[in-house]
This record gives sequence, structure tokens and C-alpha cells, in this order.
Amino acid sequence: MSEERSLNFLEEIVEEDLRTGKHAGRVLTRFPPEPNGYLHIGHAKSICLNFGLALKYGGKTNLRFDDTNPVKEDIEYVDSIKEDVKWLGFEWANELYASDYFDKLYDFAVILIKKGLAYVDDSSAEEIAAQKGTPTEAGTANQFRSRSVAENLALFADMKAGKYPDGAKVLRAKVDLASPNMHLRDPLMYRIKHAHHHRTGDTWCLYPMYDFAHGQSDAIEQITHSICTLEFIPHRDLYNWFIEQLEIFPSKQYEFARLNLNYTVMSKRKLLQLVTEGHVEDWDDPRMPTISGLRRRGYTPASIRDFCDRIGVAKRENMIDVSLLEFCIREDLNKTAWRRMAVLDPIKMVITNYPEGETETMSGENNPEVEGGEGGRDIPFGRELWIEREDFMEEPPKKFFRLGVGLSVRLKSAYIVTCNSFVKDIEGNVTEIHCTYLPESKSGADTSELKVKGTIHWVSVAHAKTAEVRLYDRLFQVEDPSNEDNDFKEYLNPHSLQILSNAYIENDLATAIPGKGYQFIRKGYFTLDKHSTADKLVFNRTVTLKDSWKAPQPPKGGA
RNA sequence: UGCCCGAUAGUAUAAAGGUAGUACAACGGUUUUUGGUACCGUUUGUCUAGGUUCGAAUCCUGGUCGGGCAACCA
Repeated sequence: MSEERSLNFLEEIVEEDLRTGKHAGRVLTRFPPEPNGYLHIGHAKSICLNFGLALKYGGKTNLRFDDTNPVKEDIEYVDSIKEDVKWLGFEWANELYASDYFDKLYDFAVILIKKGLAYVDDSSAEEIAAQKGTPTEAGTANQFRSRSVAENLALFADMKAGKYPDGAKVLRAKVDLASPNMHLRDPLMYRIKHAHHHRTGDTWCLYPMYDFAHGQSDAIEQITHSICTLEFIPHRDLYNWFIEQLEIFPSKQYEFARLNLNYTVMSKRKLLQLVTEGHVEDWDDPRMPTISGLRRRGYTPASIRDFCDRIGVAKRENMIDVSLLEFCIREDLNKTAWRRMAVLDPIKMVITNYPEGETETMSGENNPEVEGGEGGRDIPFGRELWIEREDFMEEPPKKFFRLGVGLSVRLKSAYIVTCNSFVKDIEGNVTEIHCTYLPESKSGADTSELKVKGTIHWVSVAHAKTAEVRLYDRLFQVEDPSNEDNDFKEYLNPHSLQILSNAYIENDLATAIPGKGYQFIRKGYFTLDKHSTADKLVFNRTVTLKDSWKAPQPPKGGA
């Protein structure tokens, strides 16, 4: 670690606090998701930030579920969030819930009422909105604002006791109806909801709003650095106001710009829509930017952490290129994935001078990136092979280093072959390619002294297993679907999923390990899908290999 | 037309008044039994107008542009 990495603005704040002895050198952050949906790559940024910051400075991080709105939340989401955070490789110090603090929060509210800083308002939502004024006009007080402390206390107790229906009354903080910050115009603290909560059941019919739960929860846990996204900046004044009036632990809120990735959407609402309307299979569809989707797609925790590290942290709105995410997973998988051969779009090759009925065994290393290759496996070879349809051309252009009549290639880990002829069916489709091989060119024992430009992958017809291979492409056709004129779903990529049901794979792949990444040589990185079975192997393509080969452009028209 | 954030290559992110750097992308080359990897190289940038200063991406002022704020959501 000789390279001095520059600090992001949050690290600078923490280091400054450490330098000045604030909180006696203690660093405690929290990751506070609302359990109302699955985590996505944007949350991963926040997770890496919160856990990473604590890790770097010897602190800890709490996992806190911000579960103050029972109608949107569910235990299903709690479980998936815990799984995803763990999978990413982080350990929380405490598993906590805002709902654990409902009693304390209620007491806090009573304190504010007693100080004359909160009141029960009987107005409707519409009336309250109207009375808040506009950004350019001050709000106006109503008659409830001057209720006595005693009356407020009694009313608030009745609210808790369930004496009023939903929406009949709210508790509001008495701050400043003329504030230029709309959030300070007597914000709501509590609303009545006769709803079942996934943890507190039917104990409460009164639930705190975000602004009267989040900062208080931070203070209760003595969070030193409460990190959230930019849209909470206007809430900060209120966050501080409650803490000051309550005289509780002075947690501080800091804001960073959320992650935006191009060619996808990131809002829970939109992701939910994709699921419920059947545009994708589920939350963990490999095309989804969810953590579970990326996992099923074959992304590794390390690659996602690396990505979060590389995108940096700042306060400027951003739109990250997916190519960076793809770079991160390629870089990881290149070092760890075992190499195998798989023919996705097969065409038969017959080696006419290879003895009929004979087979032999070639050997291939598992990983050329590692010294020793991490061992190897046997690859059966024979007279008939499956090769990739696109590796043969009837009329090959210049610099096509693959097969065409008269052209030679190396069969990976095997022999050099030369194409002599091919067979077509009545419709003119090429159905078979005939080659001859050079016996003295065997891989590892090549005495032919022949150099060929191209090497192609293959699978023995007699030994191959079949598999279904799913190729994924970006979910949307435009960079920023949420920012287009029409509904975001109109920009879905109709070709985001391509299923190849007739792929041939090396027999060794029949025992592929779930969760492990494999490189199908020349084709990309793949991993077993969760629906794969011994009878029907299913592979997902995580990402393609970088491919710098471009077919020659046809001459431009317009003579 | 109130308040609050922000503005550095195509995309991100550094440079705390002193050489505008790094990564991804793009392009070119070397190596290669993966048109992969590795390695080398190239192109491209401080929103704008003033001011302060020996010196400004950085500090100040005005403007422009982008984003946020008036949910009984978080």
C-alpha cells in the first residue's frame, strides 16, 4: 500500500472528527433500508460506503430497518435485505428496527408537547397542505396550533389509545410556518394508521413519520455519521431541530449523490412494476440491477465491492456507465473462472482423415491466469465435433482468422485443421464442414512448425452434453429510461433475453458447481442458473468477453 | 420565479492558491493455442464573464445550466 489514495469527502470528515477527538475517536454508521423492496446496486453503494467507512476507521455499522410505515413493509423484504448484505461480505454490529423504538419515540413526542413544541391538528391532509403555503408564500397558522399543552397531551394519548380513525388527527411539530425550508413549516410527526405491523403487530395505531424516527433512531444508537442521499438535504435542518429540542445524542447527517447506472432503472417503484407486470421473471431476474439479480447473473461480491470503490463518492449527480460494472466482473472472473468449451450455436465438423470410431483425450488447464493452471481436465476428442456456426464463412473476408474453404485453424488444446469443403441442405444452409487434421500438430507436442492465426473452441459430438444457455443484454434501449418523454417501459429492450436451447458443452460441465463462474472460451463468463437441474443444465451468461473483432464494413452506398 | 445542492475529457473521480492526474470507454501497437488476458502508446477536459493574487479548477461577485424541496412515503 505505498500508493496514497486520495480521500473522498466523507473520509475527510471522519478523519477531521478523529483528529479533533470528536466522539472520542468512535465511528458508528448505519445502513437504514426500509423493508419495502429488494436491494439494488444503488444500495450496494450505500452499504459499501457505510460499512467501508466504519471498517476503515475501526468503527462499526448497524443494520437498521426503517420500518415506520406498516402498509408498505414486509418480513419477506427484511430477510432478503439481510441475505444480500451478508452476501456482499459485510457484518453488522447490531440488527435493529426503528419499530424497536416506538415507545421511546412516543415519549420523545410527549416531551415536545410539554415544551409547547408539538400540537395535535384535526385538519385534513388537504387543509394542512394548503396552510403550508408555497415556496414563495409563508404558511398560515390554524386554530389547532394554539391548543394548550394539557389538551394536546390528552388528545395525543387518545390517538394512541385508538379513539380516532385514520386521518382524523396528526401530531405536528411547532417550528416555523414562514420558513423558506418547507420541511420546517410545522412538519407531521405522527399519523394514525390502524394497520398491522410486521413486527409490532396491532400494538400501535400511531406511527411516526420518517422525520420523527430517523434522526431519533440515530441518536438512540449514538450513530456518529448518518449518511444518506442528496434528496434528504432539506431534511437536515429538521433532523437537527428535533435533536436539539430533545437534547439527545447529536448525530450528524451527511449527504452523497446516489448511484445511477445507464440502461437500467433504479427506483424500487419501477423495479416493482417490472416484476408485477411480468417484464422480468422476478426480483432476481438476471437482467435486474438488484443484488439478487446480479448474484443470479453471476456477479461476485468482490466485483460489486470493487465497482463501488471505483465509482467514488461525491455530491454531484452522476450516471455511471455499465461498462465499468462489466469491467469489474470481467477482471474478477478472469482471475477465478475455470475455462471450459461450449458451443452455443452448433454446426458439425467432420475430420475426414481421422479414423472412424476412434477417440482420444486432450488435456486443458482450468485457469491459465494462475501458475500451474489450477489443475486441468480431460477433454474427449473424436472425428466429429461441434463448432460455432459463426466460426465458418462461405466467403470469408480478409483477416477472418477462422474457417472457410482453404483456411486453417487450431482446435483449442488439440490439432490444427484445414477446411476442404462443406455441405449444404436444399435451402442453402450450411450443415456440415469437412476438414483434415495434421496429426503432428497435437497440442503440447506440435512438430508441424505451422503457424495459424486463429484458434477455435469445439466439443466432441460423441461426448457432448446439451444445455440451455441464456444470453442477457441491457434491459433498456436508452441510457436513461426514466428521463425520456414516454413511459419508461416503452424503452425496454425486446432482445434483453435470448435463450439458446441447443448448446453443446464439455461433458465435464455436467458437474459444474452452483455459484461458480466459468469462462466458456471465446464466448464469455457463465454460471449455473438457479433453475438448472442434472437433467436440464441451464447456464446464464454473466458478461461477454471483450471482443475487438469487427467484421469488415460493407462498402458504403451512395455512389 | 423563494430556498437549498451541484458544475473538471464520452462517463466517473482526484488535484486543500503552485506541472490538470487516475480509472472505465474509444483508438493504435506488442505478446498470445481464447480476436480474451497482459504490456505499451494515442485522442479528448476545468460552464461563463469579471475580480483578488506573482500565480486560480480551487477564493469572491454576477450569470448560465442541471438537480432537489410545498406525500398523513422513506
